[in-house]
Amino acid sequence: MFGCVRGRKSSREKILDAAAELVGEIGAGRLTLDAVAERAGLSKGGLLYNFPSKESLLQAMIQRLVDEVSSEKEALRAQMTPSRNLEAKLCTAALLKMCVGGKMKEIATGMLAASSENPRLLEPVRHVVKDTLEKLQTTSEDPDASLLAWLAVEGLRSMEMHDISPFTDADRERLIEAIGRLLEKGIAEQAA
Amino acid sequence: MFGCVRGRKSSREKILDAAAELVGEIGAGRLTLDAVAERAGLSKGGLLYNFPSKESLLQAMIQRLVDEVSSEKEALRAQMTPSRNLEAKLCTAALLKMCVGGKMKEIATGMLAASSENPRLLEPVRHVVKDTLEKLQTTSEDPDASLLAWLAVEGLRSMEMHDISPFTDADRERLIEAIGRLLEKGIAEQAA
DNA sequence: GTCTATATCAAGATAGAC
DNA sequence: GTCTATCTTGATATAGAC
Repeated sequence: MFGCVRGRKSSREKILDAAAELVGEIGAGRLTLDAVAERAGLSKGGLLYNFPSKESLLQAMIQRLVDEVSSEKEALRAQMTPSRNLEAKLCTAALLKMCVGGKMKEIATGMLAASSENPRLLEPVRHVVKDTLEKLQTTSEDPDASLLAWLAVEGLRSMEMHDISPFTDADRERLIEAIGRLLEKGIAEQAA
Repeated sequence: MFGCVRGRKSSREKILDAAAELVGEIGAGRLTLDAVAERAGLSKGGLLYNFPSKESLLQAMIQRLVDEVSSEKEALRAQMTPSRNLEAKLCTAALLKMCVGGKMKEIATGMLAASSENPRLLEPVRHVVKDTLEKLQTTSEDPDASLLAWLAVEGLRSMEMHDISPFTDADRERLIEAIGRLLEKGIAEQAA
């Protein structure tokens, strides 16, 4: 948003990157300020200048996660022509784009770190999820299909986040195609 | 399985129950042996007699989670008549039964605790997930619908587990119905 | 804005009594 | 099989120099 000028990352961003990486590598519960500081290339004192407590760091990780998904969604909205179940297409496409790129594991792990330390830190996520559900239910031409599509992508995201996803790239492509069909065509009325 | 005679719970079971409850209440990262011991009604020494390390406790939590879902699935299989996309129906029904009863949050949190402490402890879950995907892909009449249904339930489970689920009981009932239709009828061929 | 040094505390694990 | 007491480590956070 701001510090993105020519690859020069601010300390804050370097710290957030380091923390996200570490959660994926060593587990949410082992995320220590020492490890984050070392990975980010500064001292613990320097880290604590940027984030006065571990909780504030976790809070920032969650906020960044929420913001990145949201801005990905809005970027897609700008490109997208009005279409059936638009909101569900935006949600699923935004999340899938990050899942397939492999970026999701790195970003979503902020949820694990925050949840591990203090479940209340997930409040911003809870809020987004609630809003998403309401939007899907009120604006979709086919709310059931939209809900299924969104939940399926959340299922995938959850597996990627915990690093238990058995899906190959081909599986993912096929899944994306199936979700597209579901949102475009809906659930069949006639028996198969 | 064994100690289930007339409500007389073994220490092991009381400890596992206590740990599962605590993760939901205070967060995976705050799960301490002291807290578990107190909740289970014994001393830390007594706890460490039953589980010689914290890791062995977490391992047992994961194994219990895997076993409970698996035996729920097999119980359903015994009742079910052969039908379209059977394996997907069993998976989704087993998981949904636990989600709707509210038991899921209590049980699945073992995943959070294990993942938090040591992501490798999720290996049994990884194995089950891989097996499930293979079974769905090879035995389903409609693999795409089966995969979508399974992932959707996993998405719901994930939200329940992190306590960020915005769904009402009515929402869940409707979702169950939609999943049933998807597995029975498939994705539509014609446009809506 | 970043560093070092240190205070403080919580948590896992051990030893041995009962 | 369960208890109490204790050891030891590792992690957050503070204080103050540069």
